[in-house]
Amino acid sequence: MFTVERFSTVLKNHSLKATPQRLAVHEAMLELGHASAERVAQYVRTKMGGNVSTVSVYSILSRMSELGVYGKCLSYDNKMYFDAEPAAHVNLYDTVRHEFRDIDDPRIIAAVADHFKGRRFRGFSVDGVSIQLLCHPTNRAGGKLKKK
Amino acid sequence: MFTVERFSTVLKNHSLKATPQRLAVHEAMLELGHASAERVAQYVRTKMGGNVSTVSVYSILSRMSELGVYGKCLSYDNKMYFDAEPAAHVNLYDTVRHEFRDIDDPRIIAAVADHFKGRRFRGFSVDGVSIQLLCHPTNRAGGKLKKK
DNA sequence: GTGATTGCAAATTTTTTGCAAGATA
DNA sequence: TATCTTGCAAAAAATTTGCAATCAC
Repeated sequence: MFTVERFSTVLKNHSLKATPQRLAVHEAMLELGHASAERVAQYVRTKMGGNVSTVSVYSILSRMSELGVYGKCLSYDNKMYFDAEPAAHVNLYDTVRHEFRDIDDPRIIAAVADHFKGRRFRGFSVDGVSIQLLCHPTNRAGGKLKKK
Repeated sequence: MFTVERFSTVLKNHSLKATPQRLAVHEAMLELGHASAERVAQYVRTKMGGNVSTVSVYSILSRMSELGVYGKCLSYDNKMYFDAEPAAHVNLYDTVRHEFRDIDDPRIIAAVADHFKGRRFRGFSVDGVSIQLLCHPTNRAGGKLKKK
């Protein structure tokens, strides 16, 4: 999570202007945690009384995520979600509410890190992890996780 | 992975017709492993000499995944991907090639299963797991997995 | 034959791009 | 002031829907 100060520093370091839109988008992201561009735009306009077009939000989120300020969430509903937390962690994706939640479990991260220790994939190293879990309303009894 | 026989059985059990399109789509999925609707349609048309419209492939993949024949892959490129393997397992998503690969590591699955043992999320139980990992070309040195 | 399925055309939804007007440093 | 940024309009891309022709059972 980038504080507003750190966010501003990133802007400065890359000679990007600190426009009200950019600052509002970042405040919205800190508030929302995980969000799509449309959701951020709506939040800024309705909850923050700010002016921002959806197109600009797309551009801002996309650019800032390239600079490592945001992470991207893998989504099931064909929408692009951004994560206020760019570092490796675990996300739970709720297939009913179509929203993300953070899961704090160092053991899962450790297991993944363990798996990739020293490994390379055709010249690329793994530097990001996003674990998505599904929860269905239909299967209340089970919750079993069978291995393939 | 559903064999062609098992696939046909599912069709029968649900009173669905065994059309050449459905069978071709399933054979393509078994061949491709992970694929988008467009990719399956192309594969059927070019590599299998079959006739199928992209619209039908969407419908077939979507319907069969609801019946548990396919899994869905979480994607970063705003396209819907389907997985020939519906059971819980680990996918590696290559952000450069935009393609998926399977990773076989029972420890990761076990760690996730462990985490959710007995837990419920607002009435829902976790019954599916899809873990997606990223590999970036820019961070060749590191590969570290820092905890949030 | 009958009801399900396919596939075209068109609508919807999400994201991207071109460009003129406006704001930041 | 000079450039970067915004945001409208329109294009692109992906998915869904309506409906008539076709096919499996």
